[in-house]
Order: sequence, then structure tokens, then C-alpha cells
Amino acid sequence: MARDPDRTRANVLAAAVTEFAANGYAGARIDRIASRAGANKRMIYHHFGGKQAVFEAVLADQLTMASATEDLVRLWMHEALERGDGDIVSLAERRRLASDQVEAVRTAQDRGELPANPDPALLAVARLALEVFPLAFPQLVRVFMDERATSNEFREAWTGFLEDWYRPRTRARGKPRLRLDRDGVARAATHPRQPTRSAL
Amino acid sequence: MARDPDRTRANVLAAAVTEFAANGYAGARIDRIASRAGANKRMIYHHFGGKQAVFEAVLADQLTMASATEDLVRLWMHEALERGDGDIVSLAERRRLASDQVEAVRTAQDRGELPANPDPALLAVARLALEVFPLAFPQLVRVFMDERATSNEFREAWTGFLEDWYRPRTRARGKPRLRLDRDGVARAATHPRQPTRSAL
DNA sequence: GGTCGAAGTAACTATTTAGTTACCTTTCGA
DNA sequence: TCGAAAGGTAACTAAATAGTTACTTCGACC
Repeated sequence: MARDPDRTRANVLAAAVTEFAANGYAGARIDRIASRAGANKRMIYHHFGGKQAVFEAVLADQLTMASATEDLVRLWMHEALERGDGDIVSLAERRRLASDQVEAVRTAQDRGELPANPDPALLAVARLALEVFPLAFPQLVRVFMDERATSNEFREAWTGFLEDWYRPRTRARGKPRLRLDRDGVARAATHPRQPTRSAL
Repeated sequence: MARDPDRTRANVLAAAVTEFAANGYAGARIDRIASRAGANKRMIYHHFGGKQAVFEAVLADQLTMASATEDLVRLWMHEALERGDGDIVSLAERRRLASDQVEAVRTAQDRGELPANPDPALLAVARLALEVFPLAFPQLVRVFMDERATSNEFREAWTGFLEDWYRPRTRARGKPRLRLDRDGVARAATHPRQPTRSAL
């Protein structure tokens, strides 16, 4: 079969994503990555250098993805557990994605689709938190809900709850902007589209 | 030195909490647990049976703790990564703690300290999500904020943001309850105490 | 006070696993 | 076409590590 180093590299990377997402750094096995990639273990060292370097490459490759898949959330968890908040991979690119999201929140606020008061960055973090939590801690959801976090019932209830909760409320402090309830209610009835969320 | 099996067991358990919280299941080392506990490795097998059993004991011991420490959040993460939402340790006890929290949310809603509309269980989950997220994903906070999630600046901004956001708003759909802005503002000024939150 | 089971120790083993060595093969430019 | 560099393979090594074996010491109960 014809040689294709790029493809080998890509295969290894894809296999490594799965392996690290499933098992974390310590639990991941170079041999498993190799066999899943249909490659030789030696090639991993050839193309990447070592286990640590593969992990690094996986993080750099995945953490900037465009939507929060389950694998991505698991990688975030492993990243947090193994590296904390120091030495963040691909920081610049992730910052860019984050600021896009913050910007999206800001415009949604301007359009009255999200509460106007809070700092948009904090609001963006909160949205991410609420989006990610059931994926990250399904067992806690299950403790509360009698429902698996993956069930359609829960997902619908959760998104419904969030849509309600994201609805703009009247200004809570500072000089009150006099927008009456009725106003908010009217807007609420339109089911405002939420800005699409992307990951980082 | 006098023998004290209970103390040995307790020492091992305490050391195991630290070790598993820090390293996860795959990364944890029985030898490290033993030496940190000032015990012999053999004793771990004697008292617990094996690595898996120690992990189990750690989960059962810690997951029901009364407040969300960093170690506890890390254990939750490892629990989620390694066991998903099946086979939940100490489910009954954790359900009890969860329903306490839901109950607390419900009474806070009745007292007008939290939005009255949403399902209290979902609101409790949301509160937990918002509380846990910065501990669980400090790196994501840092991508958004230029601030470490552990910094006082962020913590203050975050709690302030949450207090604002938890404030009851007017009913968003259904027959609107006609409570005017001015009303909400007045209440907001009192800085309602949030029910203390406990972990599970 | 003796004895039996539980608590404890140290050294060992079998296995797993990251990383390497030695070798072969393909590709491609001169 | 020749040769060198990069792609690829299989078998090996050294270290780490969960779990065990064989043994000693303590202490509770009769």
C-alpha cells in the first residue's frame, strides 16, 4: 500500500483523540493508539516524539473545535485535571473563539435577547457552564433528576429551562431602565433565537 | 507503636482521597497511597482488597461531603470520566442530599428569593453547574477572562453576577404576573441571602 | 500464660508499557 | 540509476507497578 505520511499522522491524531478522551493521559496507551490508527507504535514516536507530545497535539487539535462534542468535553476535563489553568494550549486561538462568543452575547444583549445588565464575558461563561455541565457531570444530573442527562426528556427540559432563564429581565440595580414587564413578556413570546455556541 | 487497624484504615483512606483526586484512577499509585498513609502496601490489600475497592471507598466516603471542595470536584470529574452515569456510588445518600437542596431552592422560590417559575430541581442543577464550573474548568474561565478562576477578582465578579442573575424576574410566559420593575429593583437592593449550598 | 487470628513487614513476581534499536522499503531529486 | 532521507516494521529493553508470598508481631480472650 502506498505510503502517505500525512495520512498516517492524521490517523494517529484521530486515534489519539479517541484514546485520550476515553482514558485520559495516564490511562491512554500508545499501543492502542497505534493499532487503532493502523500504524506502528514507532511511527508515533517518529511523527510526534512521545506520549506527552501526542497529548499536546490532541489538545491543540481538538480544543478549538467548533461545537462541544462529548469527546471535547472529556478532553477539557482531562486538560483541567492534568494541567489546571497554567500552560494553556493554543491560548491565542481559544481566546479568539472566546471573544467571538462574548461578542455574540453582547449583540444578543443589544438586541434584547439576553439580559442587558451582566458583563457579557461572565454571561458567556455562564452559558458555557450550563451547556457543558450535563455532559461533564451526568451522574450529578442523575442524582437530582431520576433522568439520565443524555435522555431526551432531560435535554428538552434543560433547554426549555435555559431558554426561560436567559430571557432578558428588567434592570435590577443602577438607574432602572424603565422597560415594563409587558415589554419583556412580549419579546419573550417570540422565542428569541440564541446565538449559536461554539467551543474552545 | 501500638496497633490500630481503624486508624490505619482511616489513614489509607485519607491518603487515597488525595491521591485519586490528584491523579485519577489510572494515575493513582498504590505505593504512593501506602507511603503517604505511613502504612504498608500489603495493608491496603488487607483492609480494602485492591485498587478498585479503594477507589470505590474513596468515592463513597467523599462524594457525600457537605461542601464542594476542590478535591471533591476533582473526584466528581474522575467519577464522571471513569464511570459515566451508570453505577452511581452511594446513590441513596446523594439523592437525599440533592433533595434537600431542591427543597431549599423551593422555599427560596416561595420566599421570592429565586425566580418562581422554573422547576426547582432544574434550578438546583443550574446553581450547582454555575458553582462548580470555575472549579472544574479553570482553564476555560481563563480563556474568557484574563483572570484565573481562583483569583479574588474573578470570584467576586462571579458571585456578584450570580446573585444578580438568581434574582427573581417577572414571569416570562403564561399569564404574566404584573410585578413592575420598580418592585424587582427594590427587592434587588436587599441583597437576598442565598440558601447555603451543599455538595453530593 | 498460651494460642489463634488479625495486623503488619519486606521482598518478590508477573505484567504492562513507554520508549528504542536494528533493520527494511519507498520515494524522489541529481 | 543511484543514493540518501524519510516512512515503516518487528522485536527488544528497562522501568514501573498491581498484586502476592512467606514470614513476624501483636493483642484479645480463655
